[in-house]
Amino acid sequence: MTNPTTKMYLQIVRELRLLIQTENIRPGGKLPSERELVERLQVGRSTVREALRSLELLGLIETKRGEGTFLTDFRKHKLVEILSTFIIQDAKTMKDVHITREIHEKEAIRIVAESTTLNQLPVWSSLLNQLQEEGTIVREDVIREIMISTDNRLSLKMWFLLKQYGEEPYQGNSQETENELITQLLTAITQGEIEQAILSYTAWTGWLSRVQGGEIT
Amino acid sequence: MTNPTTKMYLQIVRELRLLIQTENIRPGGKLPSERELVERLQVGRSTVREALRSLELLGLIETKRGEGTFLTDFRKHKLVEILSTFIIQDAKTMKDVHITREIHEKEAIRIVAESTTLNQLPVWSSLLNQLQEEGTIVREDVIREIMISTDNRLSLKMWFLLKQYGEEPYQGNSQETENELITQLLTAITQGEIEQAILSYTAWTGWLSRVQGGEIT
DNA sequence: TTCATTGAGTGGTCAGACCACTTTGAAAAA
DNA sequence: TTTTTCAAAGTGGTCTGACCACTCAATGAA
Repeated sequence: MTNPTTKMYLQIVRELRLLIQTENIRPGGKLPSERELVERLQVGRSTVREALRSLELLGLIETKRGEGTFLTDFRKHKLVEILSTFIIQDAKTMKDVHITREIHEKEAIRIVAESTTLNQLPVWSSLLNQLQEEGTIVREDVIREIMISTDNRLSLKMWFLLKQYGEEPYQGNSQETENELITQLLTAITQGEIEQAILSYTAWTGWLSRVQGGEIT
Repeated sequence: MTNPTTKMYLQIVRELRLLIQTENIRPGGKLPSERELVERLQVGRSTVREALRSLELLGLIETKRGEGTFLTDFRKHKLVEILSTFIIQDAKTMKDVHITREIHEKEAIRIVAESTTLNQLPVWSSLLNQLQEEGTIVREDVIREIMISTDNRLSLKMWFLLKQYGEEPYQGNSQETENELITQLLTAITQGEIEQAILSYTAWTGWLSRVQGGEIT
């Protein structure tokens, strides 16, 4: 096998998908035994097992010692199909990182705005004051305060890493527009207006990414 | 191996996480070679490889023939670090894991319900049909379809890992109540009623987080 | 110094061997 | 006959050892 374009066990993952289709194996149905797959696919048993273990960790199949391997009780043909394609391509990651970071930010805003305890924290006024007095504020600082307030360290950590990766250069042009949107966001939070806060955030963020030329497909 | 509580390769996945943590292996860093792992963990090489293959399919590690095995660089979806640093399983952490998973789930629901393309996918009807015919459905299967539909692979991976990590038995409401809520959720999605979908979701699965440990600490 | 080569290290794959467990069917017992 | 017992076949779980293909760096020759 010189310069294997695709690793063997991935090949087998595909073969299995095909096999499931052509033989119309239903969710909960039984797959051929490992030894039979070895014969049919003409590969070693360990290779077959590597493919099966991956699928098992993904929750696509279940194995029962002494019985066999089964399709997880659900109609997954769709899942398998999607997985096979999502294993290959890898150019969309940037977009995913960006979107995922926004997921965490938006949810944090919702949580803060919704909680009467959190949306009354003095930090929001402080930020507004700072914006008034200094005429500028760093986006990251605002969001960080919001993320911290929710007290979810895991989400905070994820956000931090996502931000680090995204590492989009901050451009402080059109200061007035940005200040206006930040003010809207913070005000909405303190008044518990969840949807308004999200709208402001979206406008702010969307505006930012547009400025940064990050047009997303 | 009598009555293996957990399969060996899953054990190794855990060992690897520990190893990554204790040895502070950074994203992009190199893991011990397969043969070294065999010695250190006292298992067969094929078992080690089964664990590695599953992690590779998840995109957590990369292998390069002739070079070694590496933690996937974060510029390509590296939440390994997140999880490795989050091995600590104190109560707060588990709660964070739970909440964070819900963040991803809720946002996915929003995205799907909002998109006229996504909320018209035939899969929702299929799920409803299955629920009708079989009278039951697995929570995870429904959520997984939703997560996949959003086509955010990073979020999908995070969700998957969070799910594995949380690994909490779901003791839901009565079957009828649950079926009703699922139907509500799926119906709301197909009709593009975002807030209704979120409400159904919260009612369906959110009560658990409310019950365990009170609102936000 | 520069370049070519070789050998050690590493992942990829295969074959065969046991083990533990489940199912099944034939023999033994009733 | 019917019921019980249990041994064999089938299956996943794991280990061992053997090659192969590839990468890299040390070695040695030009």
